[in-house]
Amino acid sequence: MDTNKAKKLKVMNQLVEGHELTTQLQQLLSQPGSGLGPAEDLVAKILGSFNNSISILDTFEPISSSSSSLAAVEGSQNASCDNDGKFEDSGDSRKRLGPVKGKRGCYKRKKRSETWTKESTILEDEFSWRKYGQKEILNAKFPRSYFRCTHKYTQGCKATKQVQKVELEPKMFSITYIGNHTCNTNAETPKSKTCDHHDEIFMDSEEHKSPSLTTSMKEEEENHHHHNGSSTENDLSLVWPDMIFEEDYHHQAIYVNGETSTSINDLGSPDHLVFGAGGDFGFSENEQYFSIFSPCSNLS
DNA sequence: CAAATTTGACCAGC
DNA sequence: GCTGGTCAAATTTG
Repeated sequence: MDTNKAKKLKVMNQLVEGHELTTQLQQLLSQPGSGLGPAEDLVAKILGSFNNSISILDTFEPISSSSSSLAAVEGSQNASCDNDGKFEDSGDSRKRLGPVKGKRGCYKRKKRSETWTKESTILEDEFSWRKYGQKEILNAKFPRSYFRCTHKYTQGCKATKQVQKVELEPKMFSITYIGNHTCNTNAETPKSKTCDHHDEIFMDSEEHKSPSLTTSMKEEEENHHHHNGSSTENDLSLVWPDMIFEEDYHHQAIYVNGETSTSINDLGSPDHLVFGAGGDFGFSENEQYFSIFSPCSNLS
């Protein structure tokens, strides 16, 4: 297996990028005329770069002897669905308070697909997704949102992704892609890039895909109820498209095919992170992502 | 009115 | 039993 080599390469790339970005930041800060916007942007990139490095290293050398079984779990793809999931009303069934009509029967929990995770401030990609769930994660401050390909039923595309804010860097999102797209997205996106980018790294800045936003870019109102006295969020929410598009896909490295992104959570210092205190997090996408921003209070 | 999102219930793995 | 992932009814949005 040459995955170790590949991971080394990724780490090297990340570190080199971090170095370059830091140099840029240094130059920016030395110039009195420049505002702090670009500098903050660079800081986000740098942090993302280092986070990615750490993530890669985390998979490169399993720290504890834990989880040697994670990769080998082939199969189990078809969970036992034998009983047709028909727990109709034959007394047993599960409690089903309320008017849940249809059988909710068995479903397959995908166990091992190709997964890769990136951290980015960009939530969009060239695919269209539909949100199908959101969960609060145990040690995470922010809920995780679950997306499936819009063409899941029309074209049988099984790709999903999970999006969660990075605790350490609230500008960033940890985006885990699960499975490859089998759908034909050419009809919707000018960019005819199929999803073959697993296990590769997007360090090439000429990649510059402008993610075709299927978003409606609606402005948020509820976003403002977090105001900590400063109204900088408004400014940034006006600015975010620029931020988004200027952020090319530099810092997107990724580790592949491991378990899901637990390592990122492990990095977290569980302190309170001030929400929008620095004026970050101003960009809010459409509302499928929007609810990610709100730190969740466990109300179970 | 169709498509997308929200949200709580359901389900499987550990 | 807990937790994360998925389903699907209800609701919202375009």
